[in-house]
Amino acid sequence: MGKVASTISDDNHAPTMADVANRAGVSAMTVSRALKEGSRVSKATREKIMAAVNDLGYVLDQSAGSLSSRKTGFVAAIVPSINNSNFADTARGITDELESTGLQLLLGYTEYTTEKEEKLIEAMLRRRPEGIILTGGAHTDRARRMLKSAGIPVVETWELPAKPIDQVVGFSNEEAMGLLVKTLAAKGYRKFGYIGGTTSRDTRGSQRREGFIKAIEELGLSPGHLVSFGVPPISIEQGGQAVVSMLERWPDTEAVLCVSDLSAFGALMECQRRGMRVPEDIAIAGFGDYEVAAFCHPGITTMNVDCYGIGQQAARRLIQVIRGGEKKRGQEIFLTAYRVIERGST
Amino acid sequence: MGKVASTISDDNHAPTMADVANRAGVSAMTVSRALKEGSRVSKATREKIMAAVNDLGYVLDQSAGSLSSRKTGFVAAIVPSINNSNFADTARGITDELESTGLQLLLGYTEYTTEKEEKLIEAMLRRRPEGIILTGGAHTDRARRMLKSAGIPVVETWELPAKPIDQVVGFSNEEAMGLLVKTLAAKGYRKFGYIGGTTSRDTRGSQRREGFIKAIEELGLSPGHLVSFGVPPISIEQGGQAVVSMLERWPDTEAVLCVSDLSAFGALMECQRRGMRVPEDIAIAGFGDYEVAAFCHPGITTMNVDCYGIGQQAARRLIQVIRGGEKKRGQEIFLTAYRVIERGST
DNA sequence: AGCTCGCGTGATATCGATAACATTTCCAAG
DNA sequence: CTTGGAAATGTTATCGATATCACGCGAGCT
Repeated sequence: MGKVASTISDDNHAPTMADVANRAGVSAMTVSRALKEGSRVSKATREKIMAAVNDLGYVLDQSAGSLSSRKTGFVAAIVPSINNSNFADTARGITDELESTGLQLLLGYTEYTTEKEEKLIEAMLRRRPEGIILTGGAHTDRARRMLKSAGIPVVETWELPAKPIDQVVGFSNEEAMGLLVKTLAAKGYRKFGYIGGTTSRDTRGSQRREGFIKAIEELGLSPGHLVSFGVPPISIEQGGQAVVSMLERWPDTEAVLCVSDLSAFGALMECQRRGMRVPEDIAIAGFGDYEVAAFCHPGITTMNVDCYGIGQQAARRLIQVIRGGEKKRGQEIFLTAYRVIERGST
Repeated sequence: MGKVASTISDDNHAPTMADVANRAGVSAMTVSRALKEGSRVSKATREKIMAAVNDLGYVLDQSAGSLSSRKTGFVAAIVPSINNSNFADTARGITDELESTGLQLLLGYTEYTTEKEEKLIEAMLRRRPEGIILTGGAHTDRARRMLKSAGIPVVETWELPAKPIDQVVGFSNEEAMGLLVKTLAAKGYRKFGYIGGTTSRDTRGSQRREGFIKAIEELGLSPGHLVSFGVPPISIEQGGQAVVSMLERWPDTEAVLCVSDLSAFGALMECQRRGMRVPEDIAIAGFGDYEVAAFCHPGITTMNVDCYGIGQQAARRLIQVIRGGEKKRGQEIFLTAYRVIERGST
């Protein structure tokens, strides 16, 4: 370098607020105020500052800001999988709801294991989110402890956990599946089968299976046939394989309920490929009301769940606590809607 | 509070590194080292520290750390939609690749508009990511300027932009669609139709359409019929509507290519609903090789794209620059594979 | 005129960690 | 017993913003 050069800069480090302040001839504090909504800065000053910001291509550094303001502007959300359109909808609901608040989403996926969830929770907490949204109520002990001592609002979604951590936005997967069984029973079906993943990992899947078993019991029917197939998430392909194994073992099955629409779709396609008529030879129902279930032929009877709404509500709850500064109101539970969608497959 | 109490704490603020240091009887710096991989701390000290960490339920605060180390540990990625399983796969590829490096993903979706993308880029840059992954090559001028002055590596994906910003991981959508046309032409089809969204927003869609038009020209066939339908992303339902409008206007169409498998699936289902035989009466092909295309009946001929690999490669490129400290090597382009998957629908 | 009040702005301390340098400890070779 | 040098640990100065308090100034009131 030579010369005296301008007071600062000249080196190529990204501009800071001080650089902007310098150029605009004000203090850094005033720049900070000018860049924040609703702070009182005179029009003239604000314009000078904005000009400087543009000239330098300055972008606010939130990591620095959140250190002193003790607000990171992050919200964490953890879902089992982002490849599942139900959870993608929930994530979208969260993001959309957060958008107007200036909060930013940190998204992670567990691949349906609580171990991965625990790691994710820790990674997220390192970023000091102001709230966190989880899927389901199954967590490791350490995860529960970390969440407790983090001192931030927690929302569990998609289920009704037996031991909620804080708030809950979800529905009873058991009841929902039960309702589906009863709807089909009312149409005359008597011999039921259920297709799901090997249990335990996907707690929602297990709950649906429980609901299936209980409903059949309540109806006084002979126990339903259960086929477990593979590790969650159960794909389209596995749905097809499962229905085959179901029909080999119990050829008299009249109606097959599946843990999700993807497996139901796989089952439907496989049956058609084998020349079976749906629903005449066998009825098929799914869960989740994925787009594919509505437009395949025949359409798949399914349980519509308000995925997007779960995300919205969960985010809204967090925002209330975060921004509204409300006291924690203990374990509040918000139930979301579900309803049976009857289509041609039953 | 009464009593003298322990030196510090007693108030309910979350514990800091200093609290841990205090409890373990060491300095904060030593705690910092103990919590970082590969730093030399004696076994005894480390154990004392870990005990203190556990007792207090301490979780490292990365926002504070990144301020002083000038490394945030963030990587940003922006995709058009997380509800599209192709992009969800890419996001998964990125996350998986980042996992071992300790980098964390900041994910956003543009809903296929460059305006939203611009806003997202700004929001992400406020977090000072160490690198950023974009979808496609269409960006607003301001977005380009922000990216330039951010001084971080940028990877554009899923396309081959005419004016790359930095690195590229993608393929030519034009060529890929051309290949699909030629494959079908080789099977004897002559009268082609194309179903896509109203152009401009989805640049990959536009490129595929261009590829379609050019390929037909090269083959010396009469110009293909084009149906534009709705705003991207084109859903299953719109695919069905589009094929109807296509067949009303040009009943002699022999093969319909769709901008994605979702619209192809919608078209297929709609044709079946109307009693048309696929592929005898009309052939249908898609793009993207979604799971549904493989398992519907008949299977949909499509273009397989290495979605997951795009994400992996993009992340890998960033990591090389970020961690390896490699110099920027200018506009390097990495081509990803694609291949035609022939199935029963053609 | 004297006083209060509110607005716009600046000065300073601080958020919680880490970089960089300083210091101490420890062990082995001479 | 030294002494050199690596390993372990401590000290201090920052990173870039914002909270907080202080200040100057003009308007409105008595």
